[in-house]
Amino acid sequence: MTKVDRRVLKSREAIKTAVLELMAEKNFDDITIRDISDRANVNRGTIYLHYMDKYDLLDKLIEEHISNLRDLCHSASDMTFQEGNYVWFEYFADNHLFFSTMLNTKSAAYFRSRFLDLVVQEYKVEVDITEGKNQGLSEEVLLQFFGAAVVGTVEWWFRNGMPIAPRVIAEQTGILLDRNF
Amino acid sequence: MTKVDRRVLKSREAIKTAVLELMAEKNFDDITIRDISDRANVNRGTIYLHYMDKYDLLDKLIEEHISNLRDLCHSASDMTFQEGNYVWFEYFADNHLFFSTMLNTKSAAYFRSRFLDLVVQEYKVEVDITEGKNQGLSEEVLLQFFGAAVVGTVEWWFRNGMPIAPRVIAEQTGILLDRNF
DNA sequence: TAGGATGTGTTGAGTAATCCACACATCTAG
DNA sequence: CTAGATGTGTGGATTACTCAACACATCCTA
Repeated sequence: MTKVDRRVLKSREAIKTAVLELMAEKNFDDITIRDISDRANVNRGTIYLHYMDKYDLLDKLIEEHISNLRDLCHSASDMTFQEGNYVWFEYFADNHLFFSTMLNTKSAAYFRSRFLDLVVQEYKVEVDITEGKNQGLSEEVLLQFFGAAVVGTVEWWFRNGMPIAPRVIAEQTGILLDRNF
Repeated sequence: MTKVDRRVLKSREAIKTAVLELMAEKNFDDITIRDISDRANVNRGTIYLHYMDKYDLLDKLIEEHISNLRDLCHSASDMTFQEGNYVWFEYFADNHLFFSTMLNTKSAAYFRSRFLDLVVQEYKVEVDITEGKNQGLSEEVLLQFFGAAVVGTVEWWFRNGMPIAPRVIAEQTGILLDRNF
């Protein structure tokens, strides 16, 4: 991990936060590059030093979090769903601005599907339809079923302002998953 | 007013906020330049681009606010004490990090006297001992008396976490001043 | 008392960000 | 339709910041 100049970290952070704040206020398509640079208190040109355009910016933002979640998944591969979920929900809470924006605004349906893909993909390693309680079921159905369940639960959680502690919701969804996989 | 590069504004802002946060945590003498640069997320050398040392930094910080208060005073010279006080207490509230730090920490007695000087100096224009209710009184005593009163009230206000709205405390101290000057 | 750790203030080279300007696109109102 | 306003993406010159290194001071402790 080669060191990154603190100036680029600060610029990127300011830009990403700005875009999230703006997305909470209006539709993504209505956000201009100048809006973002103003909010981030950064020169307009600086945005182009890091991103092609605002769509590239949104992509990179989403991809970064998806990637982090995947890493968390793999570093927690030996845990139960309960324990693993706890790590995820902690991450959700730490980045609530991103997730609540992404799961609340209608324009961010793209993120929802990227997120669902990740969940299904990661659960695929865990599921076993050759024996046990899921013998005879379709793997695809099983994954889509519980993938949608988890994503929907996370959505609900953010839509309602994270009404219960990360640890608690992680535990409860973990119980449901451990019971079924 | 020549335009200042947005980078210097951001650096100065980060440095000033950092020093105030640190002063709320420990004695000024125990704060190192490295503490400040770490907290401000700025290179250590950057601090020396703007300030001679940490004492110069504190001086400039104080001087800036004293100067702003003086400007507010003069732009409100045609108001009653009530109205003028409101402008001041609004400024206090907007910069509560600075004032509550400066008036709470014991190491900042210097600011208190700079502040008192300003108040006395500005009230000097308003007071009239040649006629009216204050005829025969010593101007110096009068100024020190009500200067200390106002500074002490502001201190109390911050020490107790700004328990009443700026508008209200401004009004009440304004009544007391209008009644006496 | 010697030496390791930590802080200070300064230097120089390199780089990211700034600012301003440009050409061009889109949109809206008169 | 045209003119003005607003947004986009790019360019070049300049500047502020970064990073690593230095010599020196102070402090603590073994």
